[in-house]
Amino acid sequence: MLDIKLIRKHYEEVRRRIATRGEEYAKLVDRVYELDRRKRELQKEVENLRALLNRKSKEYGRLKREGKEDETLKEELAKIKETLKGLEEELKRVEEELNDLLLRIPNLPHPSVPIGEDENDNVEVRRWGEPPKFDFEPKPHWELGERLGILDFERGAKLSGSRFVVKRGLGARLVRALINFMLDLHGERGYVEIYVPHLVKPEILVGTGQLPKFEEDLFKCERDNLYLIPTAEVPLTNLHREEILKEEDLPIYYTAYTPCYRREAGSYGRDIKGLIRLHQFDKVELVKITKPEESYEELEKLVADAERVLQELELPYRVVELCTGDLGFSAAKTYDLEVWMPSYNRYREISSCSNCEDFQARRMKLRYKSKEGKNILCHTLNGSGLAVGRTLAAILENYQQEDGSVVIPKALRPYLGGLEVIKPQGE
RNA sequence: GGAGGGGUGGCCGAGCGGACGAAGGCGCGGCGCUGGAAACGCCGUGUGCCCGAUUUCCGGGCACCGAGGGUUCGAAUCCCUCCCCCUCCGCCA
Repeated sequence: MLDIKLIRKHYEEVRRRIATRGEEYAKLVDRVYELDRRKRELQKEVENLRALLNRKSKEYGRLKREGKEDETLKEELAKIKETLKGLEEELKRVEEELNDLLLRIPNLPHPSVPIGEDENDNVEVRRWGEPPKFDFEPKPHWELGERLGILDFERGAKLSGSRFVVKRGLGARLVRALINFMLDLHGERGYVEIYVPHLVKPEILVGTGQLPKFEEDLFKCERDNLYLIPTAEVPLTNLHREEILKEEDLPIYYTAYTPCYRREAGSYGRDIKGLIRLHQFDKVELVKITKPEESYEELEKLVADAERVLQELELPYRVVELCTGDLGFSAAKTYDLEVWMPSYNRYREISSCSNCEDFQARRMKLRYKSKEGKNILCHTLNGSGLAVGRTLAAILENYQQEDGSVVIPKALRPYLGGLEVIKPQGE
């Protein structure tokens, strides 16, 4: 959520910067600006009336205790109350609309974010590693996985429909190995491992920005009014919601493995094959809570921590800075990590690392007390470290050999009892 | 699912129609005491919003005692609905 005071004071600038994400958002800013003005007008009237009412009520009480009932005063009070009632109702309506709209305005992009419309305007920051050269036609990971008997898309669909997969044998073990490997790596870097609920209340999703705008993307358990988390970012970032942290506790580093559940509404036909886009996937997430002045430095470190996973696995990747049009709703600045995928002959997103500044913190009232005793909104950051399914896909494709076998990255072998190669079944 | 108990400030905990933004304690900050410290004494210490003069400091108002409604001139206190937590029983990985 944006600071309403910022919109009030720097309306033109906020409007201009929000418009870089899409003109439709600028219109929301306009409406909010107008509603805020109306709200304050009404609030002033209401509060003045209430002050009057409070004063007269006390007076009435005092008189009554002295045994003097004052009927004219009582009538006067009733009159004030009636006027007040109408004004209060209008104020409430205005406030509700204002709050709802405020929750639907995305974060202000950081001034350093490149202006652009979509992913084509993202800016490459650096590359690491060399895409492998094959002297044979490399296969896509879903073919490799099926031939190796470790991925079973057909039975995934049998159980749950499209965009679900079953992993078998070494496929299942590879997932477990990757999760443990990633958690261990981040643990070394000072991230505290957390295990979180996978079902959360609506307000938790409002806190991180998925609600109210992206209801359609979520799985919901209607009976219990709970949602399946689309990412561990949601419970992790909300852990300290409505708390006032101590300055010396910051920065906080958390990591968690969770499955992630997404309806993928509006992505019909995209990435229908393979592990790239599923309704349920596994991810190890990184979350930081920091002081405002440290958050951008922490973002760079967060990206480095995510990159380290790819480096240890020796997977070629590049770092991309998202442009304004491609930025997520809550993010002020985002770096994507894109891993090389031979079957696509291009880099594909495997991690997204964002600084949300105080956008989420304001929604969830996440603050810390400064040495001067002031309560200051924290900054929150999150990043994938990494998406497990996509990592598995990248390993299969980049480490494949002509015979269809796949070499296990060295860093992962200790997690698989020293296994060096996965071979097609029956060999 | 059944029965009971409870949600009050950073924390603990009292209050159960007006003098309550809320006793007391802990914690924290300042001062005193001390050679220094502990102990002790004194003072201060919630959050959000609005308005005003204003860099900051400040002053005024409104709201907040789980959430939302109601009763009342007046609600932390009474009534209703909902949410959450705890204990016991049942069921269960």
